[in-house]
Amino acid sequence: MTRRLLVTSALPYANGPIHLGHLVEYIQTDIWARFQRLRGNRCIYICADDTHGTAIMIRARLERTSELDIIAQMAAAHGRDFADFGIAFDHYGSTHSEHNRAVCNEIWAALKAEGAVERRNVEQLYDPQAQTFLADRFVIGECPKCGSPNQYGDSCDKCGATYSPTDLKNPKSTLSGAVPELRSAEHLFINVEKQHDFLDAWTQSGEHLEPSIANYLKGYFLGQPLRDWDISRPAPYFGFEIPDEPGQFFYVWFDAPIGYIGSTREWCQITGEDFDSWWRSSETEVHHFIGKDITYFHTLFWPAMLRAAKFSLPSKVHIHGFLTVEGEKMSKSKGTFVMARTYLDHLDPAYLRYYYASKLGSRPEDLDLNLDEFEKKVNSDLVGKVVNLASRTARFLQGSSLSEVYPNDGGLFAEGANRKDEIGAAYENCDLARAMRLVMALADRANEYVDRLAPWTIKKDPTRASELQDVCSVALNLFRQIVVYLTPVLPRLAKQCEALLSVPICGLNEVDAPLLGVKVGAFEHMLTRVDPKKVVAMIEASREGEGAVTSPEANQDDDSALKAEPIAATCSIDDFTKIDMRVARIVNAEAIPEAKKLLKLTLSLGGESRRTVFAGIKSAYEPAALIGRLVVVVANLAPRQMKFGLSEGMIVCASGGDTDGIFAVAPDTGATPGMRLR
RNA sequence: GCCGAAGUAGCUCAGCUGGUUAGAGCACGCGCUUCAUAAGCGCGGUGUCGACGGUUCAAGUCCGUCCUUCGGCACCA
Repeated sequence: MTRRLLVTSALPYANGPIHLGHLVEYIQTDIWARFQRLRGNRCIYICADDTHGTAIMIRARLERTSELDIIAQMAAAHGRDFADFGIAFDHYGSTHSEHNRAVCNEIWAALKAEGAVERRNVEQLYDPQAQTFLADRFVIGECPKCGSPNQYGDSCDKCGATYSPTDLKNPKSTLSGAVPELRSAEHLFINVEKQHDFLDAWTQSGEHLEPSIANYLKGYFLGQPLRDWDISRPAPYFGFEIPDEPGQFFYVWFDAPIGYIGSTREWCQITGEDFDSWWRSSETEVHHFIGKDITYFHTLFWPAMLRAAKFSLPSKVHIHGFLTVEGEKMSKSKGTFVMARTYLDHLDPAYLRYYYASKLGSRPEDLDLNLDEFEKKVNSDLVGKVVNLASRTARFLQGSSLSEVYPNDGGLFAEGANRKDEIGAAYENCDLARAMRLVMALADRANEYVDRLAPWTIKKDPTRASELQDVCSVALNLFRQIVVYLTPVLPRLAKQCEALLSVPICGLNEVDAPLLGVKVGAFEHMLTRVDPKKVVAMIEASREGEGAVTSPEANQDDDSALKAEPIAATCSIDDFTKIDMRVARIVNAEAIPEAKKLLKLTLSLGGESRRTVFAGIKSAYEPAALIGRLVVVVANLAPRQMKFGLSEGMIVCASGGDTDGIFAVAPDTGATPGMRLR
């Protein structure tokens, strides 16, 4: 029975290029979708760019261009990257499309019709100059508790107080520097609590989610009343205006998942497919692939929206973990934050497809890209085992053909065919690592066979020509059987195998019967070994800062930190002098065992002056390594009672953008404790 | 501290509903081979299966407690 499947990956945000972390998901999904097609199921793979929201607006403003220009550029870049990695979408749309708008409106209408929409006034700061409401991050001012200047609208960096942006003293817009006005704006909310019972049942049924995910939801969200979801943003906002709500726009997280449906609808229009049979039919399974960070959008809000509008609920939400490189979060300074394009400039995408496949299990665990293992695994599995099978036997039959009758191979081919269900089940369950292990075991056996029969010896005796043909026919059939199994992972290798034996690979069932009598073409290299030099070059090309400055280009720093956090509103010299920053020496540093992020520092400002400061830098520094170091402290910051004691100041650190890390600011050699920064 | 997951050979991991001497790949050592992209084949060792208790004729495999690591939350960024 053929199944109908609609498969999606999360929509990448149109604010940046695709990187290796994104690719875990797209490669995983692509392999799964290709497997389904190989197996004979009807499977479409739908995705789109996620284009709306404040970040795109801000970026357009910074670059003095339009949102449409930005999303058009990013769509093109994303498309090239995906295509070059062999990600075969059936359709790649955009959330900024009329199809998507139509579906948003439809779902909105359904939510309204069932009384799920509520409206409440939310007081929010408004920038009269930029004529926009300001998200928390775009307002700075003095902390209402401790008076620290230049604090964001949600919480105080210095004293840790949390508040609403309207509580800030002397607030300023980071967009224009203007003094924001408090304006009351109506926001629209979706009452998700009304669907609590439904969500309980859906998430806990055991059919759609991994048990650990179901557990997490149960313990974390479903154990209490679900809060209303604020899905509107007042104009100006880059997005869709809400029907009958002038000046109100759908929040980006409302229309983003709807992009799955909008993109499908667009595809239907292009292909003439019937939309309802994909999104409103019990005959079609919907499978979402997402990262664990967006779990609750896809397992709470999303099912609630779908149910209301009577769309199909996901059959399964497949959740994967994050990518680490060399055991750590990707880091720009270490060169492990690798863009898809940078990878492609140096290495073959087949390597990464196979490597990810060999590491991906069905559980939402993080996946580590270990570069040494990457090289070893690809070389030994793909080149040494798989491709080598063809490489070591094909030329003996070049220009000739495979045996007309399949020779006795001791049951090897039949054994390989028998693995079909097991390998298929591993693919189906997204246990790609298991599938790869099973296939490699077949390659091992095939190589043993070649070794045992030693065709190179047979070749020396002209009277044994048919024996030579038989042995190589077996080897090439075993090779092809393995390639069929690997087709979802390595589509190009499948094509090369087709070229060698001039017979297409049409389906998984090709593993059942060997090819007989077909011509054997000239063997051509199918995959080069991973060149470790190129791996190093890729890392070097991805590295930022710190590295040796050898060319003018090396001074060209990435601007992501600046984009993520625009420069704050202008302040006067008087504003600046209000902040008294001093050089201090860390005379003691200790980790607080119970705290995950905090270190307790004792600072000397010279003489007997000592301060205790709690700093959220545990993740970045070993206490022992800090002792003796000079740092900069905000010395006149109001003391703040924290969970673990009174903090009398704050260490100045740099952080930002999507580069992880916290970096304490240190004065140049010669500075001594007590000196003021000016 | 709370919630979740995991702790099995140097590394990455597999071990389903408990049952013979605990496995694979990579790495390492020795030997063989030389057809093949310095590829391949054979042989080899180590593991107190995180710790301690318990259930059982029998436990990596079930139960309890504890320890450690990693996520998430919190203290915070």
